Parts: sequence; structure tokens; C-alpha cells
Amino acid sequence: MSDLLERLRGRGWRLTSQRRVVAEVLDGDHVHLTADEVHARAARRLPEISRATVYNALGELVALGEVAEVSTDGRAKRYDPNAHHPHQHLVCSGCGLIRDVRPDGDPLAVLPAAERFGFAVSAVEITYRGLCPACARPGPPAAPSNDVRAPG
Amino acid sequence: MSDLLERLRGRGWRLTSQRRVVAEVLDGDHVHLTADEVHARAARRLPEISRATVYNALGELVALGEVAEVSTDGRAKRYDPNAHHPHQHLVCSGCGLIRDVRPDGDPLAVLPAAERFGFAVSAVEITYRGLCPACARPGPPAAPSNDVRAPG
DNA sequence: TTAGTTGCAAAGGCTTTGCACGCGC
DNA sequence: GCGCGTGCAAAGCCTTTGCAACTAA
Repeated sequence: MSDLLERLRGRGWRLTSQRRVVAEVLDGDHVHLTADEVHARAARRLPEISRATVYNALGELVALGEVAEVSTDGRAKRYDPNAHHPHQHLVCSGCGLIRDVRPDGDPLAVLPAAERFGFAVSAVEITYRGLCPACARPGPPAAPSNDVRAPG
Repeated sequence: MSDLLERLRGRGWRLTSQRRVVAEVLDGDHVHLTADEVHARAARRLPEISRATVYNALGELVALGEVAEVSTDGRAKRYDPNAHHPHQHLVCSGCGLIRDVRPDGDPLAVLPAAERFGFAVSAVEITYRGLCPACARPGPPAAPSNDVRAPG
């Protein structure tokens, strides 16, 4: 994570306490927080941080390619710090849980050149949908959560 | 298209002129309109139709599985009437053009069972991003459009 | 020092909701 | 005629913007 901060500083990113906290909140695997969740967590350490600042920082991290925006539910966007580790998402239709997965092989190869209609395809986003183990089990499904994280 | 209306009536969908017009607007391949665009086109034939009614109808068509919601840009959702013909999307990073593509093979097979973390995977969404022929060509790129349609 | 950042509050885009009237069945 | 569907307008959620005060380098 301090790697990230170093890298950004090298690119001329002015390092403020607000930006540091935002970057720290967005650390780890299977992290897919909304802007509001990032703000809430950042505010635990820096109570006066404003939403606008969080949106600014997130937008810059996305523009710099350090964080990826994912819209899995059509509501608020989620921010994924795993941008340097190409991966796909497994999304539970029951509780909203999101897991990162990294199948072998080049996902771009899935679309034959003959079917690209002349497009210069440079990226592919793949989302698998289905029920997670907890929601697939008989009985009450896992409660939907606004704070979707990796289990355990 | 009248197939669609018949099917819906059979399911107890009360057939109003507003719903008929919405269904008609959403006819064809490579159609990916926003709710507002659907409303604008519907209003050409039925000037008094309200946005709320369009949203209601779209929501119902999605719930009934007749239309798919796609969020390709993080802005307004787009509605894709091609729900009965499984396909993927090719999205131009320059002008926003969206094309449907249907590679051979089962896209679900891309994710090995061993990497499903116990999820019962039932669907997969794939979006390819890149430049369309017009935007890849040197010179002024195609103007971004709020009315993204199939070329020609 | 000084240009870039922050916080606040207001505005903006997209979507949903509440309620009285209207219309398909 | 009944009950669902409609239109209107207001509210809601998420995000962006304008501007004066502040601060990292």
C-alpha cells in the first residue's frame, strides 16, 4: 500500500492526510466499497473528511489506473483497488457478496477476431452471477449487506 | 414483437397503449436505449406518456425477463430487448457505440468449477471494450452520442 | 510562496414514490 | 365495476460543482 502512495507521489500527486486515508481504506483483496462506504470508513480516522474529497480522490485513483470502478448492481458504483491484478467478479444474486476470481488464459481470446466488427478490442469485463454457498443453502438467505466483504 | 405483447398478455399483463408503445420502441437488434430515450421515442407517438410510466413498464419488462438492463457507462442504465438471444456487448470507448456479439460456445465454461468458490453460477455478463472502426481511424473521432444505435 | 486540495452547500442527473384520476378487462 | 395503470409533481439517491480557506512541497 505504501508502494501505492510512493508511486502516486512520484507522479506528482500531492499527498494529503485525506488521500492517505482513502488509499488505506481501499487496501486488500475482495474489497469493493461504494464511495459512501469509503467515506464512512475514512471518517472513522479523519472525522472531518468530506464526501466531495472522497469522490475527488476516488476519481483520481481511477484516472491513474490504480483503482477500478465496477458497477455490479446498477446502484452506486463500487471501487476495486485490485486494478493491477486483472481479474473478474463473482457476484451473489442473493446477498450481493463479491469475490475476485482469476481464471487461467486470456479472456480477450474468447472473442474471435472474426466477430469483432472491426473494433480494436483492448479490455474485457466479465461478471459471473449466481448464488454463494450461504444463499444456496436451504433456510434463510444471508442478509443483503451494504458492506459487502470477503467472508471470514 | 406482437409475439412479445401476446406473451405478456398471457401472463396477465394489462395491455395499455403506453405499454404497447414502450414495447414497440424496444424492438430490434443493437437497440440499447436509456429510459429517457425510450420516453422520448414513445412520446413521439403518445405525447402525453409520462416518464414514470416508462420506468414502470421497463422495470416490469426486466422483471419478466423480456428486456435486459445493461450499464455500460456508469451513467443511465440502458435497456436491451434482446434478452431471449443470449449475447455479449462490444462497447466503443470513443463514441459509446454498442454492438451485440454472439461468439460460439458456452461462456459459462470459461470459469472452471474449481474457481467458483462454491457459487452456483447461473449467468455471465461479458463486455468487450475498445475503439470502433470510425474512432480508431486517424482524424476527428465520431461524436459521442446519446442516441447510440447500430451503424447504417 | 503558491498552486493544488479541502470542506461546505447547493445543484445536477437519473430514478422512485404518493396519490387522485382513468381505463382495460 | 373493479382494480390495476397512469400522470403529475415531489422526493430520493448518488455524484458533481463553485468558491473561499487551507496546506504540502
